[in-house]
Amino acid sequence: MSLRIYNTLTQKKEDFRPIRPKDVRMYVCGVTVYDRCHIGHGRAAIIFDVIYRYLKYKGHRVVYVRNITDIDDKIINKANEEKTEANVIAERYIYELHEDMRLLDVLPPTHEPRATEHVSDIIAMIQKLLDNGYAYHLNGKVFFSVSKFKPYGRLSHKRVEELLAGTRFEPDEDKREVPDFALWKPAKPGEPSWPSPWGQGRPGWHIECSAMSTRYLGDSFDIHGGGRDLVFPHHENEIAQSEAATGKTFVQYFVHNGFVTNESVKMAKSLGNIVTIREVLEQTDCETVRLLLLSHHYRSPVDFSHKTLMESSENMERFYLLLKEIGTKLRTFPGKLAKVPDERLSSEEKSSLEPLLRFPKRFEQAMDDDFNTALAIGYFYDMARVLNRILHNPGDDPSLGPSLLAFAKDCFEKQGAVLGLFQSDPEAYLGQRKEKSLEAASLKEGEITRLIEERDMARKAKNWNRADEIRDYLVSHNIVLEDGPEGTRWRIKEF
RNA sequence: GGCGGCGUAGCCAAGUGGGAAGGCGACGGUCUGCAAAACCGUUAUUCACCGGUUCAAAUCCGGUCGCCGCCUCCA
Repeated sequence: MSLRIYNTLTQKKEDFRPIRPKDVRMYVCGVTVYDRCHIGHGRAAIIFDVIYRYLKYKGHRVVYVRNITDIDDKIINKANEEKTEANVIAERYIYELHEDMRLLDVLPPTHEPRATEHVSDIIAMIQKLLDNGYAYHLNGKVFFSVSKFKPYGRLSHKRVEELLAGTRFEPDEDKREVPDFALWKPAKPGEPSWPSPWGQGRPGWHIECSAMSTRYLGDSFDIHGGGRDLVFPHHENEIAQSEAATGKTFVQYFVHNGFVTNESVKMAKSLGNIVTIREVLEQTDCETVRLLLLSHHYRSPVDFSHKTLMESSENMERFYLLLKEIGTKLRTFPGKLAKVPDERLSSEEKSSLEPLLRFPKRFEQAMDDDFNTALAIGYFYDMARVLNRILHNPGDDPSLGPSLLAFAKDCFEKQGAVLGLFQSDPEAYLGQRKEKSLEAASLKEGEITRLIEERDMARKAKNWNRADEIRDYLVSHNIVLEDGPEGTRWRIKEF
C-alpha cells in the first residue's frame, strides 16, 4: 500500500516515491520570529508534525528541517519600536515559539536552522547565481532576474508575461523588471548587517530557505511544505533560486496547508483577527486543539470558534472516559493477554468487531490517501463505539473481551501517536481537565463532594426532591453528576 | 483582471465514476427513583443551480450563482 500526496506542482495526488527509497528529506518553512504565534501557525506546525510522524510510522528515516527566520523587516521594526536590538526580539520569540511547540506536543524537527547562522551559505548561493547569470548587482543590492529563469511560475501556475505587466510588486528603481526580487539588500545605518562582496547588508527573505535546505538536505529533496500563502512568491522564488544555482530539480513534492479562519476569514495579524496559541491553551488542552485541527482535511480551511473548540473538547473527554474504563478493566486481568483469537470468532462477531479489528488497516488507508486525518479520526470514533459495546456487554467468552480491549489500547497508543492524540494517562488527563475547569467554576471541590454526600443521604432516604434540588444546583454551576455502580462521579459540563 | 480552492443533513465534516463515513444536535428505545454517561434505532431518494458525457455522476466536461484565498508581508 503506498502513500499518495497532493502535489501543488502538478495539482494532483501522486504516488509518493522518495529519491532514496527509505530516506525522506522534508523542509518546511517555519515562522518569522517577531511576535507570538497564532493558531494558524499552530495548524501548519501540527500538520507537518503529523506528516513527519506518519512517514516515520511507515518505516522511513526522515530528516525534517524547519527553519526560523530571525532577520527581517518586521523584526527590525519591532526592535525599533521597543528601542532594542533585532536579536533581542528574535531570541524572545524563538523562546516563545519553542514553548508553543512544546505545549502543542509538536516534535522538534531534526534541524531548526536560523537565517543568521547561515549567512555564509546564503552569500555563496547568491554568488553562484551571479556567476550563472541569473542575478545582477547594483548599488549594494542583488536581485534575481525572473525572466532569466524560464520555468518561473511552474508552482503557482502564473505566467511570467502577466507578472511582468503587474504592478503589485515592491517598487525599487534599481530593479530591471518588476517581478525581480531581492537576494541581498544593503543595511540602513544601525540595522543588523553582515559583510559581503556587495557591501554590508542582509539577505532577502527567499534566499535563506534555498541556502538552508540545500545545506541540510542537498540540491534535491522530497517534500517542501508550508502554508498556502507561501506558494507565491516565496516557494516559487525558492525554486527559481535553487534550480538556477544547482541546475537540478529542487523538490519532488510541494505540500501546502489551508488556513485557519475566523468567521470564515483568514486569520492573519494584518487583519487583526488572530487568536494566539497561548490564548487557546488557556481555555483548553493540546489534544483538544489537535483533534479540532486534524478533524479537517489539511488543505481545507478550518474555522476556529468557541463552539467547534468545545465540541472537540467534549469528544476528547469521552475518548478519555473510555480509555480510563479500558484501563480499569485490564488491570483486573493481571495475566498475559492472548492475541485476539481471530479463528474463534464467528463471521457475525467478525463483522460487528470490524471497526476494531481492522482499525490499523483503515487508519493506514486513510493516512495513505494524502494524510486524510479527518477520515482516520472517524475510524477512532467507530472503534470507540465497538469498545463501549464490549464494555457494557461482555459476551460469553471471558477471555475475548480483555484481549480485544488490550488490542484497542495498543491502537490508541500506536496510531494515536501518529496524530499526537490519546497519549496522556487517562486519570491524569481527566484530572487535569477537572482542575482546569474548577478554576473557572464557582464552586470549590470540597463543596461539590460535600453536596454529593448530602445528596447520597437524601437518595438513601428516598428524598428525591432534595436529591434533585442538589443536582439542579450543581448543574446551574456547570457540574454534571453521573450515578454509577461505584458511586456518584462528577464532571464539568463545559468550560 | 489573472491563478487556485470551496459550496454535501439544523450545524461541523469525509468522500473525485457503481454502497452518501464520522462528530454535534434532535427524536424514540434500553439502563436509571428521575437523570447523566453508554448502547440500540431514526434523522440527506440526494450532494448550490442549469445543461452535457456515460450503462452509471456528489465525483468528469461546459455554463450560472454564492463564498474564500493568492497575485504586497503572511502558516
